[in-house]
Amino acid sequence: MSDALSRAFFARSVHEVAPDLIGVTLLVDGVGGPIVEVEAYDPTDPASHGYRGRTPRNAAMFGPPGHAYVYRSYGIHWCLNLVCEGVGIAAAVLLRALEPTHGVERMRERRHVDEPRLLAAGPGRLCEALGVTGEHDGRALDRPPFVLLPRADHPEIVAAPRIGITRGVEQPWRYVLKGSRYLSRALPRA
DNA sequence: CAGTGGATGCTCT
DNA sequence: GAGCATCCACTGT
Repeated sequence: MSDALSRAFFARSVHEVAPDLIGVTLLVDGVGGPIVEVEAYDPTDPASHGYRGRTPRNAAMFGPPGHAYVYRSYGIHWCLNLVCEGVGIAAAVLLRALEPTHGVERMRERRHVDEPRLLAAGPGRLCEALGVTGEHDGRALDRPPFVLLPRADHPEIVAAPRIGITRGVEQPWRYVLKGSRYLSRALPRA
C-alpha cells in the first residue's frame, strides 16, 4: 500500500488538483474506492458557495487546504468537497462519483441498492454510501476516518461542463475518468 | 428512454 | 420567500 496524499497536494489551484484527484482512492472508515468524477469550484466562480463571501455554512471552504467541506443539498443529501488553495481562499473540489471497491457490502446496506453502478454515482449517493455527514465538515483529510491513496498510473481524463448549476455553466470544470461505468451521468456527446 | 415533480432543510435576500 | 453543486418515482412514448 502507498503513503497517503501529502498536505501540499491540496495547497494548489483547484484547476490542478481536480484532475489530479481522478484515480485517487478515497476511503472513509475503510469504505470507498477510486474517484472517477469531480468538479472544481474556484474563488471567482459565481456557481461556487464561496463566491459571495464567508458564511457559517461555507466556512470550511475558506479554511486550510486538505480538509473536508460537507454541506446539505436540497435538504436531503450530503455533498463532500476537498478544500484546496490556502486559508482565506474559497476553493474546493466536489466529489461526484467513485468506483466501489472497498467495503461494497457496507455501501449496499447504507444505500439499499445492489447494483455497484448505483452505489456511489452522484455526490449525494457517494456520501450516503461512505457514511459522510455534516459531522465530517472541516475535518482533516489525512486523519481518520479519511484515507486518500495516490493513484498508481496516470489515468485518461476528460473535461466537460458541470452538472446541476445555473451560473458558470460554460466552464468545463467537470473531470471524469474516461470510459468509467460509475459516473453520475454520461458525458455529453461531442 | 425522456420528461416532470415531490421530498425536505437550510441559507441568504 | 426563493433558491438550491440531488435523488427517486412516476408518467408517457
